[in-house]
Amino acid sequence: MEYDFLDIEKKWQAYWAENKTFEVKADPSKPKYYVLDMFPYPSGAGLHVGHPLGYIASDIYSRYKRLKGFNVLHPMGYDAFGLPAEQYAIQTGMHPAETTEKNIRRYREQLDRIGFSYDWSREVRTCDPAYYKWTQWAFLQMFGHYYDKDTDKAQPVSQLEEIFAREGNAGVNAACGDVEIFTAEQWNAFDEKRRSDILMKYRIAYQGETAVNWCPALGTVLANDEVKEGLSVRGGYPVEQKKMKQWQLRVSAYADRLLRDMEELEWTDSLKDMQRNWIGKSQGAEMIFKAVNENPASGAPGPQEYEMTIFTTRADTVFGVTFMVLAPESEWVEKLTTRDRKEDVKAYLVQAKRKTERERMAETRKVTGVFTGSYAVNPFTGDKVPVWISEYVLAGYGTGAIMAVPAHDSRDYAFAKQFNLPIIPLIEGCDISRESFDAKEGILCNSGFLSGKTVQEAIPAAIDEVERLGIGKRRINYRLRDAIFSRQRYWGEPFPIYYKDGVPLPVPEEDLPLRLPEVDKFLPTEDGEPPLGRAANWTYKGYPLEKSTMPGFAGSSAYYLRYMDPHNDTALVSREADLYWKNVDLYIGGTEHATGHLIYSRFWNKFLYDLGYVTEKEPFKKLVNQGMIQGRSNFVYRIKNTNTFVSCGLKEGYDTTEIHVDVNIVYNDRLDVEAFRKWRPEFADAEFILENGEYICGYGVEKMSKSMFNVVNPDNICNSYGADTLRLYEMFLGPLEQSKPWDTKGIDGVHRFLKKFWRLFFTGDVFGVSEEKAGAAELKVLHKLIRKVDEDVENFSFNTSVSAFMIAVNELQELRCNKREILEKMVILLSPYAPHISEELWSLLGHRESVTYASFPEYVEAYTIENTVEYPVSFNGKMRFKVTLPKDLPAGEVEKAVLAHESTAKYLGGAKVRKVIVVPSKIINIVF
RNA sequence: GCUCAGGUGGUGGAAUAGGUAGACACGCAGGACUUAAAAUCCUGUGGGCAGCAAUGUCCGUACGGGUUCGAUUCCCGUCCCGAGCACCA
Repeated sequence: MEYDFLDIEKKWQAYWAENKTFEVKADPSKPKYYVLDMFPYPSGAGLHVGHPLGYIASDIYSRYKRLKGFNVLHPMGYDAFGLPAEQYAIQTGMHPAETTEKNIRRYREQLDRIGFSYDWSREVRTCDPAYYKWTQWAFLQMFGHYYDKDTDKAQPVSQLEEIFAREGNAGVNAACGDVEIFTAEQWNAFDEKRRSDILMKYRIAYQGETAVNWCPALGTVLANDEVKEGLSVRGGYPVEQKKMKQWQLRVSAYADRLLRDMEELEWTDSLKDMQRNWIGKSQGAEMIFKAVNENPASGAPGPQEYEMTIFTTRADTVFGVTFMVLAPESEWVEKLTTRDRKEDVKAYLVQAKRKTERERMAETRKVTGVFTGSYAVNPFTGDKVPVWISEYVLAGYGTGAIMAVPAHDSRDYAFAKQFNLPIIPLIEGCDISRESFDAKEGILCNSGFLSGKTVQEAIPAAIDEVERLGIGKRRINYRLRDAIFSRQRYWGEPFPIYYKDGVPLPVPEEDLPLRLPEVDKFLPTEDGEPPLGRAANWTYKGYPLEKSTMPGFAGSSAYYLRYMDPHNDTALVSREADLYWKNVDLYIGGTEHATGHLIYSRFWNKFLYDLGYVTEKEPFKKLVNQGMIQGRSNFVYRIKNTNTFVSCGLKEGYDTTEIHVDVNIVYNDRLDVEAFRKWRPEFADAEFILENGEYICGYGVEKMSKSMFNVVNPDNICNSYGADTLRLYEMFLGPLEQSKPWDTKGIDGVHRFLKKFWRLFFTGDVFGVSEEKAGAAELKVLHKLIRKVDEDVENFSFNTSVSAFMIAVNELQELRCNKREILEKMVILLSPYAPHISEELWSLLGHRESVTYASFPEYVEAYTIENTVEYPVSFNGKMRFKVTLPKDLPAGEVEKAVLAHESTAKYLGGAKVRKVIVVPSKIINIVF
């Protein structure tokens, strides 16, 4: 009987759906295991062969865990809010909900063909009101809480109000914006608007004015991780800096916990590094410099004295400060500009502001700046140093002002050289004639009381002195900024916030979800308001509602919790479900979320943890990043100004243009010339210069995309080879974590393997296995395989275990093995990888239940532990082979056993042994 | 510039608490079956040299050093590719 994969796969997919084979319930009698894929954004293009890579790996792991007796939660859903659907809506007028629905249906069809073991009864969609109710709910919780640094957790704002009313805010140690100190009496006298403004600076979800990434083409602000190289990640439009009032999440309050708790996670070092980098903890000191403006441009009477605060990690270098620098956006700019410098400063600010983020980057390291006219005083030396303004100082980090030490900071050095400012070396023997000496090492000189100390000693000593003088204190700064949470877009979660006399108020929980309203167009309104400004009656109890919507990461931040209890309409996740499923044991997805989703999700989880809604500190215990599958593009070479194409091997000597050709009309780099002529009208009368009667295409590795004509659709693979072959081949392609090009031509190998495996169960056309006991050779094949596959799956080394299956089947074929004892176990072992063929064979073997829950452990245990040690054996100093001996052999016995071993005897071939040496590192050297 | 990961046949890739490099697969070449094709099966396949041949022998894991009886694996330096961050004081 032929291996009819189309029939078999259809049959078993229907069987799984009918029997709800993969639906799970919390079951305290079994250990739980939660395997999660990063849910996809359902784009209009559908899935290509690269998308399912991670899903296949997680599916194999899920099925494998089921065999081992775990209760496996393996859900799937859609990250369905987002820009592409909305952009499409703007162009076509089609409602994003409609296109999204259509795309989801297409995704589901494609996913179903690959035979995944998802529990679809738990599907979530972020754009479903029943789902986003809980996104809005979480936002309201954040709105209703502040971060208390003393208890190091989120606390209710109501508690803060009580403290303010009782004792003012002087004793409150919270993560907050700039607030003035007030007493209880003052607080009690403030009006409602004033109180609201103050509380806003404490809330974890707060509204605040900051410089944001504004993307004019998309008409919205973007978070830092949504911008790459000054362009929007979605669409690639230019982004500029703009000051705007926006909703933000106080992620920075959690910076230290996000850093600390990473230690216990089983994530790759490189991913942890990326997060560490993004959080960017740096220890240093905040220090006050007195600055005097003799003749203020504002017209105020001079001299005006100010105290300027800066942040530095190099307090040891204060003796080398020769100037100060302010960010162009700094509040000190206005205060310190003198009358005679006014025009120059103004001109500089204007041109700095006009530049987009991209332009600023294009001019990397081009030094610009302007002098304010004022001077500051070096607190250690008493010297007067000029205060400058420059773009290289960022408003958003530290205090937006720095002390410049040109001798030991390369940016300050470049600036000093440009504007001829003095440079004072502070490290003994350092050469600063060409560049600064940035390393934190060496012995200090020219540094008063710090001279003679090493840098490592001097840093704390200098800070101690600063603290003693009362001009500063130790401080830790983070690079991690609060997340901008508003988007001026339509297709996202509406904020459950309305405004009463300008005071933002929460829509009460019982009125959630606050549904996205209908609008006539998806563009901003004529007066520049977000699209929700077009909605008729976008009000709550007569008061206007917030018009921006939440960003993409809002809906994806807690979806893993919702899968645990997806139909609960009284809680995001019930206590029982949370206690049973806890958190994600294995999370598989791409690295592109390292600094976005994976930070936000961890933050979101920690916040809910503080409030007692979840019991785990971290959402994702183990994380594996699958690599990208790239496209393998094919090229043809057209001789310039002709319609003649020359085969790749002969193209030297011709002046040719390289043209992408659809990979679907190329087989093993050979062009189907007839199909090519039909492909495009302009190629209808194409001529070819062939080599050996064939047209050979060139190839290259690129991103898989429509425009490169290198997209391979998994549906086509399923049609011609079957889902089991696709699954095996995707794993066989290479290590999971590695990026690699897709090349369909290798697929025959794994397909052949499945056919061989199938044939082991048949004699001619008749299915039949032998009930005879297996021999030693057959058992050895099986045991080797069990051990290898067990090891490989646990290490996510799926590619080598596919090889192991191939070797085993080749060996069994050679042994003409058709014993049930062997083959039945092979079926179980293979079922996570190739579930359809395994189900079919399992049922042919007479089983009535699905192979999904067959018992695997009893087969494994016996063979995974081996009580042996390998001894490398060398002859006359040259390593030859290893012999395997029992573990607990006494030292003297080892030599005897080695000499008695069949491999040794064979190698020596009767030669007389003169000496056997056992070297301490377990080498056995035989001299003859 | 900083951080991380990597460089092995024609191709994808095996093998690292240091131990016979190139498993497995693709491709290619030859053969069997077939009127023919598909499918299937068998043989060969890193390079050089010697040999009719079995085989022998030398060179080979980006490059140059080092440690070691022994290095693809460990250490130092150089080159190259990839990813992330990018004036973070």
